[in-house]
Amino acid sequence: MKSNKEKLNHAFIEFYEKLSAWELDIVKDTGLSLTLVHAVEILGAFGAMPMKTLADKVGVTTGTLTVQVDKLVGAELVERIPHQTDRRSILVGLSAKGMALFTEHDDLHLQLTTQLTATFSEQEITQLLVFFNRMNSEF
Amino acid sequence: MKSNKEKLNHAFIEFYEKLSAWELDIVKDTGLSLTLVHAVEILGAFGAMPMKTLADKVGVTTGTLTVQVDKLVGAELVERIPHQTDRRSILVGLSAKGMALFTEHDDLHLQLTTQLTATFSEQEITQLLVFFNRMNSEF
DNA sequence: ACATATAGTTTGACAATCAAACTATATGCT
DNA sequence: AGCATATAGTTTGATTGTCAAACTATATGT
Repeated sequence: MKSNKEKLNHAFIEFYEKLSAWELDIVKDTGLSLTLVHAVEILGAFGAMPMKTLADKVGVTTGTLTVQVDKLVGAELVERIPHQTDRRSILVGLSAKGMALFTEHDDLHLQLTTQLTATFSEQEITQLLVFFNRMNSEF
Repeated sequence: MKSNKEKLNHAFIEFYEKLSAWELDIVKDTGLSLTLVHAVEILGAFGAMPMKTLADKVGVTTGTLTVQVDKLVGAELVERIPHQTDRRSILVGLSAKGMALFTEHDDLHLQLTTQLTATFSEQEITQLLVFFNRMNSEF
């Protein structure tokens, strides 16, 4: 007999798998690659950050990211901003156009969230939010 | 002021981003590509399935998957099993070795789940499991 | 039985990725 | 201060992943 923690583990994995598949579908419609949309999503969620930090979050080397950010700059979705104190470093941040794309994407996420929690009461949503915040802080 | 549902939406995204980054780290250690580990994970979670179904879940075309499954077969992680009634179709399933890799990977997931829910009581884990099952069924 | 649809493979072109070499700047040590 | 070492980002060359389209084989519908 599986423990509830094991069941929860598999529920996490199922949730993650389904979210990944959903994200892939969405990304296909944009015409951009998964990496590019992922970068926009991260920059929208966390704000401007150095190349190295973004590369770690996206999961590629800085060499790869340089090429990808070149494309995003070409598409006018992000901007390279010189770091104020460290002249080696460059901050990558969303442009107005990039922010618009992020907002649009974020809205799709909200629609999904609405769908997933359609049967949840206000109180249950609040409870779930507390749970998620606790888990996210343990990562 | 953001509603709790909007906050929950961003908590989902944060959770997803962190899980993705964790998965990338794990995958790097295996020497296999993300797609390959992803395929093993899906086959372990859902059991053997046709190429087309697996391709959709992984998020690649069947052409790409053919090449990747060739590699997995070469590494003796999966097997191609003829479909019993449809002779066009081929089921892809984990071999004993592939199942062992999946179990190992699944155990790492369980360790992460344990970490994330370290501060949760038994009752809270049960409650969270109920929430996740409800969400997963709404996908 | 014939047209059409579907499952999977193969092929050729293209895009993404990495490791390593390189430039520029920062940091630490003596 | 000066020199060695570390770090941030870019560039390059080779490799791998990916797709679209053509192809084979089998199934389905009329």
